[in-house]
Amino acid sequence: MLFKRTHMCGELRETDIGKDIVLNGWIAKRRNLGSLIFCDVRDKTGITQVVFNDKIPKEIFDRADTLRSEYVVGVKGKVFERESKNKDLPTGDIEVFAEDLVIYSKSETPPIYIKDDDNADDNLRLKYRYLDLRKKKMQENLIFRAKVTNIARDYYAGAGFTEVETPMLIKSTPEGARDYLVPSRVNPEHFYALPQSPQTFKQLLMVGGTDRYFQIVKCFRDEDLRADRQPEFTQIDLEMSFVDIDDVIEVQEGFLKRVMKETKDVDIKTPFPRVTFEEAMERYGSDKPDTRFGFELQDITDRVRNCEFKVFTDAIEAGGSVRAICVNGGAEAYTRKKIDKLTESVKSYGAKGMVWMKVSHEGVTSSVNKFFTPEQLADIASDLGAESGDLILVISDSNKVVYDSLGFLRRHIAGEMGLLDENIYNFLWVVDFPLFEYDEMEDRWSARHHPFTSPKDEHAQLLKSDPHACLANAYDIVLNGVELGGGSIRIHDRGMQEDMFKALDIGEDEISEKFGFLMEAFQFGVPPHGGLAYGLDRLIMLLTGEKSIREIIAFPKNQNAQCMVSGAPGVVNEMQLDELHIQFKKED
RNA sequence: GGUCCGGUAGUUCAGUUGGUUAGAAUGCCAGCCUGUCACGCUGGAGGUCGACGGUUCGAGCCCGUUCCGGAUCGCCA
Repeated sequence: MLFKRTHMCGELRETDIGKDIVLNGWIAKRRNLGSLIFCDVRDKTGITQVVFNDKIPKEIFDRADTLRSEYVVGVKGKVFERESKNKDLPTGDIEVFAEDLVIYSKSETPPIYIKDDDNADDNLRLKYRYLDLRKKKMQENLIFRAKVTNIARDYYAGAGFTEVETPMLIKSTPEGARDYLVPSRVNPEHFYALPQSPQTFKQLLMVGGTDRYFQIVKCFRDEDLRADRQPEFTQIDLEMSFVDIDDVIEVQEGFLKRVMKETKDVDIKTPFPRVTFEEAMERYGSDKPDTRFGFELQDITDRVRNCEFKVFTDAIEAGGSVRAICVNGGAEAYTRKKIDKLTESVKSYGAKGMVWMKVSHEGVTSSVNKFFTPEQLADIASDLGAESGDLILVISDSNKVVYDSLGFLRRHIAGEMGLLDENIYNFLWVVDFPLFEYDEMEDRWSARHHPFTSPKDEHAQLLKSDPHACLANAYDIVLNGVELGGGSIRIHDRGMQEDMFKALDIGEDEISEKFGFLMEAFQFGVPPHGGLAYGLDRLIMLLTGEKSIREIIAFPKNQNAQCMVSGAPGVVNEMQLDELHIQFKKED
């Protein structure tokens, strides 16, 4: 028997007093006072207090007496004003006196508490995700996410974009992240890959005259997980024809402005600042700078070039640099013990050590006092603009290690000092990325963005002569130190695309095998085009203030890429494997 | 693959120098209770201390191995 509901549990207000209503929902809490029972009935909109007393038939009261947490019920009753109101509850002015009760289904005692501040073990939450999702915050997160995707659809459709679905079973490509592979039954020993992104297909849509495409699309990367990385994740993916960088950026700024206004009621200023990659690295030690606070990197290589401290001079001679950040007011907060901890933490970025200096009215004390005269230390402090009470941290190594270490330190320390204001939204664009980067593991050059990214116009000639010096027509959108998305103006010339593959040392056979379809399409009239993809999960994570994207994905994977609800991945039977022509090597 | 943190009641945790029967809160069960909203009161049940091995008269605690979870580096065009 279904009691057809008339209201949601979070809806009833003083204006509903006197109405006969029906609620459906879960028992969030029961308070049994003997011949008076209070139950909080919950659905995704909130909770309403329902009262059972001895004025209703005994049979119904007795049924109410059996109610336990998470039973699913229907309640018929009348809305009354409360004698003593509950100010903590939106429905706190009223309560429902029950007249009839149906128990749709009972529940075992739940293994996790259904309340926002329950800090249950992550694995338990993921295993019983359907219980976890009953939490107010989780429902709000899902609703928030849907709101953003609705805005995206509305905004991009309004801007002339056509939503097009691209295939999920595609060809594995050699560049980039590891692919998830899917064996083909009808084509023995052949595999599909799940898309890391719809990159090539959206470019074909441009060749196909779609002009402006967008899609909210699942993407797959078989790499290790992080708090902000899942093996399957969602992109807002888009591509535009006949555009330059400014055109693409302008459309995105309009979108983000609207998202911030409609979801957070925050007015953000456009256009966003643009920072070159080089400047981002030199000032912030990161290609996704957080500009909510200072502590910018400063180069002191020249100041210490001829000093007595061999660690510095060795690094400089090896082609590296010596750089520092000045932590304003950090001298007191950072004790020797805390500094040791910082030193330890930069070692994971390859730094072999860290030099510190504390500035006071008496002068500069440091971990390298015996290598520098007090005057030399004072000069360094003065170069850095340090004042009494400041802490200076210095790293000397290859530029990469110096940037990574100091980039980490400035954001880590800002976090410890409480300088990461969640109410500030600093959007910015990072532009002028190098087109290539050197992969030391594989000892070869690879595309920093992807091999379809075009070089800046003024570097187009370099692609043949000195490709690795090229800067790219690429751009990343960054919010508070998090990369929300990135894109580029693509190559639309077949010859240039061939040069690109050549620079990446991809042979002609491989080009035609892996990218033949794209190269062929490039023979038939390609519009200049470019686009961008947002990491939707990260965007939602930032706007909801969550620490992990698992909090804003309904059914996320754990750190071992397992679905704790269903148990995926699982073993399959031999018949399935036979059909797919897969044999496992027997280990002896 | 590396580093770090964690694993004790359904849940969240405490557990001293290695020493009697492993505790608290909450949840759960039963009884009482007509204005609760973290209801209250009384009573009760609930433990392979992740697993295995070792040291010891004696291990939740020490050692080794291993499993599991999380954070992170590598990796993530």
